[in-house]
Amino acid sequence: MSDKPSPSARVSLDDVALRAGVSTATVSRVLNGSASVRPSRREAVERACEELGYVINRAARTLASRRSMTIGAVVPTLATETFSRPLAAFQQQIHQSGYTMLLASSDFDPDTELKEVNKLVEYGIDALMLVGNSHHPRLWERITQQNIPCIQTFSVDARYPSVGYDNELAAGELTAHLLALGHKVFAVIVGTPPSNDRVSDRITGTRQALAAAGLTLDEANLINSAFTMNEAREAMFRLLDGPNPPTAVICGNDLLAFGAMRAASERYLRIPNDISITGFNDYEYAEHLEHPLTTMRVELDRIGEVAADYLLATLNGETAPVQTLLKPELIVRGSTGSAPRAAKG
Amino acid sequence: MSDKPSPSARVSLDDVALRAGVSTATVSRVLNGSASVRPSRREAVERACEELGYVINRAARTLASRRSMTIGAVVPTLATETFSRPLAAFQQQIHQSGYTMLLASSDFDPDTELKEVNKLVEYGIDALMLVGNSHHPRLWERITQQNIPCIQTFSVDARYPSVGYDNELAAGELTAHLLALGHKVFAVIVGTPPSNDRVSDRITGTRQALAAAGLTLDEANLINSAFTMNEAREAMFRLLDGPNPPTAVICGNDLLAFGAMRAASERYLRIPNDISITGFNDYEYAEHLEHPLTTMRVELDRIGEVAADYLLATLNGETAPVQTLLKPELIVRGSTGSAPRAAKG
DNA sequence: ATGAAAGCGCTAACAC
DNA sequence: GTGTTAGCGCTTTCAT
Repeated sequence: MSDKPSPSARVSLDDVALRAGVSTATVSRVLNGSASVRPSRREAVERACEELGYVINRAARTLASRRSMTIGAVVPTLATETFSRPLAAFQQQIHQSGYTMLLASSDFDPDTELKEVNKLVEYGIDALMLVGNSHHPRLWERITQQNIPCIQTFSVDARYPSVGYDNELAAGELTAHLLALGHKVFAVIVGTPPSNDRVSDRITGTRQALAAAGLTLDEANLINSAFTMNEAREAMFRLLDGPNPPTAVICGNDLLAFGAMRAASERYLRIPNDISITGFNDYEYAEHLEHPLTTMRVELDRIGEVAADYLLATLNGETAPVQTLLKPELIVRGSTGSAPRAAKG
Repeated sequence: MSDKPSPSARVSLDDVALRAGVSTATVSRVLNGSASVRPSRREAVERACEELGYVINRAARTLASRRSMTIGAVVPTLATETFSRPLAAFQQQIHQSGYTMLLASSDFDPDTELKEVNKLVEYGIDALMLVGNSHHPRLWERITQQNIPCIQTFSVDARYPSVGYDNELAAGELTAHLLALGHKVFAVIVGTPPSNDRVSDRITGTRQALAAAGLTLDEANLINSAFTMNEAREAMFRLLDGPNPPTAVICGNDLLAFGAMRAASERYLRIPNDISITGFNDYEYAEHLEHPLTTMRVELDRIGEVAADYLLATLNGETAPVQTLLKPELIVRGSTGSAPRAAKG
């Protein structure tokens, strides 16, 4: 009754076994809910655990069982809704199956990503979630060698399990929308390094659509280092002051679009009369902005869910769809309109 | 030269030792950079690791060394900037010291939080970050019993290490600002359950400021279940249609404030002429909203940094400030103004 | 500076 | 149904 767990000696499974008057194997069985254990003994074990304040040692369990019950996830950064939202969904899902998440971020750098993945592998992750399909050449090598179920998110990739959408196509659709409105001078504001396959696919998509219309994207009108809203805003100022001011601006996400719109407004440009601006993702606030944003709606949560489901199924030896192609939806709102007729003054 | 790591047998430290012609102890020393090992042997070990494609088994290391090199973090949810941003900073910081983050979320539920913490303890986390100061009664018991360095964030708490700000004070300041503008009828829109100490402290702060001015917060004007922008928007509609329509609305964060403003605008209420609205956190977009938001600026990243620094220092046996009180700053913008003179029509 | 060997705390055969 | 026992792969005295 009065024996509080002593703060010094960490109680182990042996202690529990001793106290319950059973073998360690029986304790282990009770802990794992496996095999049938006589109810009286089961209770004795449970009581002993309770009284001793027993905490299982997962490192030992992992070592002995060769399963860690952890799943790794590596995202470029946590500091944007784009990744934190699917991650939240992912985590919730794996949790329901008893897994814990080991999280790392790559900061958009393939070398860092590889290092982080290696570390996660050292920790014995049972499965892994990645973002994008462009990684360090040795990354997949390591994963397959270790035989770890893994899924890529945000981009589709015929070579590996993946859930995402066709970025090229999505950008093409967005561009076509703008083209149909008569725009001729485009600009792109995105926020990530060249290693980012999603961004480069989108740029490709835009370029192709443009080319099909006999247009090109002026190199000076491609800004690829805007991460925050304010950076997008400043990028927009530069575009407006540049050699070839656009009438249509395609932004990497809704936050960047918001920044771009602000800059336009501050220059007394009317949206969409003077300039059209598009976003990506359809964040919750997109429709509520001063100029409701035309954007591509992406099921961010769904990405995390599907990724988790795939991994969980694979871990259970079940089969799951290896490729899931999500279809973003073009949402046309007030931030885009017909290209201005007059030549710029 | 040609012996690719065989995909079957996982190579262990013994294999490396064998190949390098040294003992396992020496390999371990090289791996840990500890003790002095003769350069020639060190090289031999490194080469063997490389050739064999050796990956250390952290479960084994953790078991033997009693340190996991992981740090746990439990946040209410990942799906909001409020927590994902400090978490990003936290993670980056602990990473630089070689730690990996084990992440769990409580979904604002103390029971869930306790369960998650227990699980993290099972995994052998070396330290722990928590949000808030109101937990399951047995939570701190477990942590102290296991002797795990731990810090609470967002709220300050004299009993335990913590980094945060005085929510009561902050809310009081915000309320005072509104009071000074002549407002008499207040409303509060927040998004979390009663177990959330930050929210309840803020409500208390507002109530006290109100009381000091001889006013009270109408129960009908306290909405505490708005999480998303749209929920805040709907909450606002209800307030406006309620028995006691407010002229001043205090929101739990900038996103909720955004939603509230939208609802007001949709009802053709002028901001701030007819109604004043405040946020919290000063998200990047707050100043760029159609009605620039009056809010409290909180150093979200700083919270994560300080928490990490404290834990890291403690882990190193150094001393670090146990209490860090951050001071939010009132940022007055266009979303607040003098209370309307006329009685409502 | 290096090796031998004893664990760390658990699981999983295998016997009974 | 239950106990015995041999590891899992590493770190860490303790000798040398």
